[in-house]
Parts: sequence; C-alpha cells; structure tokens
Amino acid sequence: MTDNAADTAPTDTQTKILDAAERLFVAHGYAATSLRAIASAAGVNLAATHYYFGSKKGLFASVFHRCVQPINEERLLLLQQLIESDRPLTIRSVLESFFAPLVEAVYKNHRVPALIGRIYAEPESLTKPILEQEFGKIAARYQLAISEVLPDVPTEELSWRFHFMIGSMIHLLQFNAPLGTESTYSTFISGIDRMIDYAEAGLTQPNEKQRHD
Amino acid sequence: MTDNAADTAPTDTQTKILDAAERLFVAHGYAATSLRAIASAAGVNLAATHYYFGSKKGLFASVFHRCVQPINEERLLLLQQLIESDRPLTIRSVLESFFAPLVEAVYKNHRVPALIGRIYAEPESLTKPILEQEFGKIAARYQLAISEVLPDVPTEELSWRFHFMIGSMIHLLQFNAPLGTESTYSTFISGIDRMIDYAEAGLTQPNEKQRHD
DNA sequence: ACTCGATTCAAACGATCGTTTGTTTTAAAT
DNA sequence: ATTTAAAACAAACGATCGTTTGAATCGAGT
Repeated sequence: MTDNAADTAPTDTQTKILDAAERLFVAHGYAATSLRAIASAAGVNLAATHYYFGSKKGLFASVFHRCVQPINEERLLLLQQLIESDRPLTIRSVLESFFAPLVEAVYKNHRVPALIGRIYAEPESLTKPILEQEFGKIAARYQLAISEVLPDVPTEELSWRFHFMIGSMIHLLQFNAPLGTESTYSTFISGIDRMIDYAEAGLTQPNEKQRHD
Repeated sequence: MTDNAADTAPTDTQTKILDAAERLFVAHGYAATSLRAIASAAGVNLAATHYYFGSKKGLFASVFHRCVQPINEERLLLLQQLIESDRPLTIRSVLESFFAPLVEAVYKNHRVPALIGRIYAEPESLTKPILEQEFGKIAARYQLAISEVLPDVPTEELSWRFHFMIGSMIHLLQFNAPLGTESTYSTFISGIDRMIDYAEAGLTQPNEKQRHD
C-alpha cells in the first residue's frame, strides 16, 4: 500500500478505483457493492483495491473523503471571510456560506448529493467514525456562528434546529426533489434555495414555548 | 407459503421471524443482515423465512408494513375526525394528527423510529415500491390538508416544504437527537415537539421571493 | 386409526463474497 | 546492464450468501 490519505498524489489506478467505487456505492449501497464489481468497472485488478485502500471500508472512507473534504475546506474559508469582512453577519449569509460550496461541488460532480446522502444511510458501525472525522469540526463551527447571529436562542434549542436543518438537507440530497418534480441541476439549485428559506424560518422562529425537560 | 400479507392471523413463527428481522435490519441494514442470522435469532429454521415470506425482500417489506400500517391508519382516522369536527383546521392540529400516532407507536415499540429511518436509507431499487405502497396515499392526503390550511402557498412550493419537513423527521427518527444529547424516550418526545415548531415555522413562512424557474 | 394438508427440518445447491498469496511486470536508480 | 522497490496480475483461500429440495413431523377432520 502506498497511501490512502492525501499524503501523495493519487495514481491513475487509484482515481479509476475511486471513480468506479463512487458510482457503484451510490447506486447500490455499501454492502451490496462488491470489490469485484468495482475493480471490474474501473478496469483494474481486484487486488489493487486492497493494495491502495487496505480494505473495503478504507475504500469507502476514501471515496467519501475525496468528495467532502474540498467542500468543507471552502466552507470554512467562506465563513472566515464573512466574519473578517466589515458587513454584519446575518443568518442568511452564514447559511449561504454553508451551502454555496455544496452547490459548486454538485456542478462539477452530479453524484455529490447522492454520495453525501448515502453515508447517512449506511449502518452506524460503518459511518460513525467517518461522519465524526469529516463533519465533526464543521458542524461545531457553524453552530457557533449561528449562535452568534441568534444570541437569544438557547444553545440546546439551537442544536435541535441545526439538527432539523441537516435533516432537510440530507433528505434533499438523497431524493433531489419532492415526488412528481423533475430532477435536474436547476431544480436542485431551486431546492437548495427553498431549503435555505425553510431553514431560515425554522432557525429564527420566535420561541416563546415552555419546555418541560 | 400461507400468507405474506394481512389475510390471515400471523403464526407464532411468523411473529418470531418478524421480530428478529426487525431488530437485525435496524441494527445492520438490509444487505448486511443474513436470513441465517434472522432465523437463528428467531429460533426457527432457515427455510421458514422463505416458507412464510417468499424471499428476503418479501420479509423486509412485511417487517416494514407491520410497523407503519397501524400508524398510517390512525393518522387518517385522526385527520378525518379533525376535519369533521367543528373546530377550525390549523396547521398545528394537522401536524399533530400526523405525528401523534408516530409517538404513540414509539411508546409501544422503541425500534419504530430506527426502522422507519432505515427504509429511507436502503437502495432505491429495494425501497421505492415499498415507500410508494406505504406512504404514497398518506403523503398526498396530508399535503392536501395542509394546502387547505395554507391556501396562499402555491402547490409546488408546498410540496417542497413538505419535502423538507419529512427530511427533518427522517433525520430525527434515524439519529434521535443532536450530537451530545442523550437519547431517551422523553428526549424523543421533546425532539418531535421541537420539530413540529420548526416545521410550522418553515411551512407558514411568508413567501415574497421571486423564483426564476 | 387414518388421511392429508400445513408446518418444520436438515442438508445441500451454485454463486459470490473480502481477503491473501506468490509471481510477474514495470520503471526508475545505480 | 544490473538492482530494487512499486505496481499489477492470476489464482486461490475459507466463509457466507439466498434459495431449493425432499423428507420428517404435526394436528385437525374423518
């Protein structure tokens, strides 16, 4: 094995495996996709999958990392720029800095939504370490940013609302559009826009309710 | 095979298989759960799974049907009662009639959330016919009810917002609570309550935006 | 007591799985 | 031209999969 992280430039073979794996994992899920099918689709030898990625789990994690790492990097960059600018922070600008890199990534690779949707669909034992690795820091950073824009919302309540927003996003990524709506790139953009409106309304809702827990 | 639908009373063996399958499908997903593991956990012969349910897919569909059919039945009942009563229909009462049967079902079987979450997680080829069968009618019925409460929201926009609400719900069912929050029955109830607030805010949001699609 | 359909059972079917092994090919360094 | 490590390869490992088969067992109706 040479590398399974970003410590060297990826070989042609690695890229071919990652591409094929991405396509097949999205289409059939983790357990129902065999390494043989991946190697065959990639046009490489079966053993190459273990040679480069150690195991099937390692390959899955690598596929996911390659997809989301650039997105999260740009999210943090945009958020930082937003904070350092002289314009006042708004809930909408924070949300836009969160979703814009996603939209951009989808433009380059139409499988991004389905792939991100997939990882929330696999059994926890497979995905928990990956999700924590890839999304732990970014989720905490954005909840903090939102709490600064909405100082009146208690931290616990905010984490719930953030939870619901992520849920809407995952569902949108997984199923693209409501039943009966066509599924193109422009409807995806439209869906993201509508979801931002929906999330903004939910996040900024007046909370006058008494909780008893 | 005697039956795989609700045309006769379920045998002891059928119930044992369904119980074990429910537990294992939730824990490890469809593809990663073997019929041997299910039969073994149920304490029945392997062939009994085919004898009663025809195939692995048939068993999966039966597990899901047993779970959601009573919920959806009571949903329609409550909604009908709501409409026939003399009180005016509100968005909140409609949402409560949608979520109350779910909460009640969770009280009886704590695996209901994870199971419903699971079917949205499996590959489409497995779940699409099941989802259409189990949720097609109920989704249409509730979107209609909500559109009567919110006559100013265009149908297309409403179907998006409904889409986002279902997303929040699925995410809540699948992951129970935000990271770092304990996961008990009472926190589940609290999560549902908060999600209803979140959904109400998103559904009733003033839409003054111009869409260009 | 006997029949007969419903149910349970052990055993095997062919297929496919993730992983490992040992060898051969490739390509850069000496 | 020789060395050497990385890379690609065919082949097999043991295990497990969904499904099928055919016989054994059960239990109600006669």
